[in-house]
Amino acid sequence: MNAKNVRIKDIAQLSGVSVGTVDRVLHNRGRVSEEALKKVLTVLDQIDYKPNVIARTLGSNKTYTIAALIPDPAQDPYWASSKAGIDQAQTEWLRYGVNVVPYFFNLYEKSSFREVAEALTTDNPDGILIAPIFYHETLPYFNRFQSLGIPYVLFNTNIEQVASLSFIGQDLYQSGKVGGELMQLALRGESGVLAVLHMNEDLGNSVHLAEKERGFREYFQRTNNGKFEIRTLNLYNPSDASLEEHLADLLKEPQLKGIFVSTSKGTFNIAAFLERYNKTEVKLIGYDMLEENIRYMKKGIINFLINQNPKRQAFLGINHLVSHLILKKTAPARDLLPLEIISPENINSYLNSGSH
Amino acid sequence: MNAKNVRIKDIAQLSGVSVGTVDRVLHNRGRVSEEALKKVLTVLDQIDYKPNVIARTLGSNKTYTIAALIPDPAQDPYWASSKAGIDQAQTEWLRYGVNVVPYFFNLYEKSSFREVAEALTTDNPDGILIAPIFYHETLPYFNRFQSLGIPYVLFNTNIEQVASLSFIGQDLYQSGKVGGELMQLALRGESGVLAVLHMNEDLGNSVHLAEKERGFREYFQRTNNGKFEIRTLNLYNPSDASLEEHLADLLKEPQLKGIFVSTSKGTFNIAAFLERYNKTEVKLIGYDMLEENIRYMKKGIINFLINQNPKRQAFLGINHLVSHLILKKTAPARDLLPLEIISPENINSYLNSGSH
DNA sequence: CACAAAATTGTGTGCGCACACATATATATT
DNA sequence: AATATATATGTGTGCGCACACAATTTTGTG
Repeated sequence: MNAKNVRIKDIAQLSGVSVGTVDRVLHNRGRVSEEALKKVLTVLDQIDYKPNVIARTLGSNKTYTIAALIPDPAQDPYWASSKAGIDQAQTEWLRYGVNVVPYFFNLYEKSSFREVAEALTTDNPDGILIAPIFYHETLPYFNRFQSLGIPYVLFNTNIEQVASLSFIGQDLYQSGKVGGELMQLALRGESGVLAVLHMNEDLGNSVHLAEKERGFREYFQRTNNGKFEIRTLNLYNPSDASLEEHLADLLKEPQLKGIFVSTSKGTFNIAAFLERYNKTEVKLIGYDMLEENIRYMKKGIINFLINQNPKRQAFLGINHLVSHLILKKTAPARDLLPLEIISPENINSYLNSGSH
Repeated sequence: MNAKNVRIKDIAQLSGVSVGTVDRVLHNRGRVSEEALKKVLTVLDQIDYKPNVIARTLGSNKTYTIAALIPDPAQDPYWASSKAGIDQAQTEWLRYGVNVVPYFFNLYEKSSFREVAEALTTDNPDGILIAPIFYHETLPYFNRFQSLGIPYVLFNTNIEQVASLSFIGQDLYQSGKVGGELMQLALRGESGVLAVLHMNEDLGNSVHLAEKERGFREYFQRTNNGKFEIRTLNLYNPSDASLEEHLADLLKEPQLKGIFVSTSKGTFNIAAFLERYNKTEVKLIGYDMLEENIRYMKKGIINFLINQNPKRQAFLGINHLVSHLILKKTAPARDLLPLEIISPENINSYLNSGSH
């Protein structure tokens, strides 16, 4: 009941070697005979040794630097949320000698990404959290990180078959299905035309948004065989003048009943648009609890939001790196966060909950 | 940037006394001359001393015992979830010398509560987590805890104007409104008769369930002026034979379109009932991701669940106590968790997310 | 003034760990 | 066989703090 935690000393005693040997085994420092190794390992196998982090950080007196590579938070409130998660992790881990250094790149310029990634690499951090939104530009760095022996964690966007420590994000396909479900609910049995809208900077990234669309369409295919016509609209540059044109075009459709927007920034842009054109009866489902989205939801223009929890994603990413570095724990290969449904009635409960 | 922190040793040197004296001043342990006190205080005044929490917890090597007082988890899967949160906290904090001791009382017997609470008090823990579901029986103990100087945290059920360290739970009124919103969505514009169903052991506790009902009714009153007739059904004893009778009565109503159940245990009980009577077209909205509820949701019998996150509530409760005891941090007076909406499409994402 | 008692102050130890270094044992070289 | 060398193992120290206890100074008493 009142079991004290196992100490290195205890393991040493149980396996009949000295603490130094146990230490070497625990840290894979080599210089241990087969025999001693086996003895220690069998003991470790039987008991669940959890190092005392307190003592470890105090004893080693080491400080870790974790680099976080994300788009400039000033350019997009979504990434500002991510930044908030990074800051939270920084405060949390500061006392354990962990320093989190953010690196921002321009969301619209791949060259900026390369520059910043270069700077990050030369700074030689102990761990890296990265949002790999530029697929082709990011790939070579993974190899560099790996050959430098720096563990890295992906978040927001997954890139399969990369030797990352772990990925933190959501199941995009399922996310689209939730979008479909919510749309169905919001429509209350009506039928007509639906639109899936992608508003995105990088074409490479659109592969991921397509996953959401696939889920969305799948939901209707499975449940509503053909009662809806679903159209896709790609708007790559939010500052483009043709954007207005395209959207106005869409609104001309009298049977348009709902719009599913695959990005958070796109969501409030469309909301603003619907408000301007007085088309607020069109159901709008989008992503994330950005300030603007919250406002439009409270106004009744956005019907549902799916929360991707960018803050939490970044926070957990740093956490995984820290546990890897300090606790030597293996992070789960993929940590898929729940698809949180935000509605007008529960949004305040999300805003007010501090520990979230 | 990398400025070394001031240590007790440094303060001692600066004020020309020994570390022991500084230590005594810092902890108000007395046994310090006026003169020495003044010297140390002036130095402390000039310097911003932040004790190294790491070293403190390691050095004091104190062990804390936290008592958790909850209903017997064997009697209700809801409380089994709470127990899981307590266990999780125990594992998390064990290595820091925190021991969490659970105390279970019989959900159906107030005398059992008193007995167990008595036993807990005599064990004199350093902190207490308590689910105060028996209002009148719990009150006197708060005074005892306070006079004994033991900090206590409430969860699940709030009791205002009590000197608890903090409360962890949800806004019940708002929770009912979310229930109303979900019901409205599930009904897709239909109208008819709705039922609010309370299945509960203790009458005192029903005050809190009434809050949910108030929210539920308020939602319909505000949005649907009179399109629905809402009936209330109180079923106090789940093992009662009249239960079956009452429910069968309810199902006789041909216009019955939906049931909102205010408790998690009640939810799967009603689901089983609807299944048995082949009334699965009646919309069912209830609480919590208990195994049984998950099953009925996947079968399509439960339409929505509102997640009260009992596991997380208990876990956070212990956490608050620990931060108070070890880190000397002040916990928020009330930590209201988000009202999570669980639907058939997002339930798996909740089940699979490990870090939740 | 001598001594005891009380008040004050300083020193030492351990918390659990990492890491440097000293010691001991096995293997290779001449 | 005697040394040199590599390998294996054990011991000691410090991280910053809390706390017990020893050493010192002050005060009280006959």
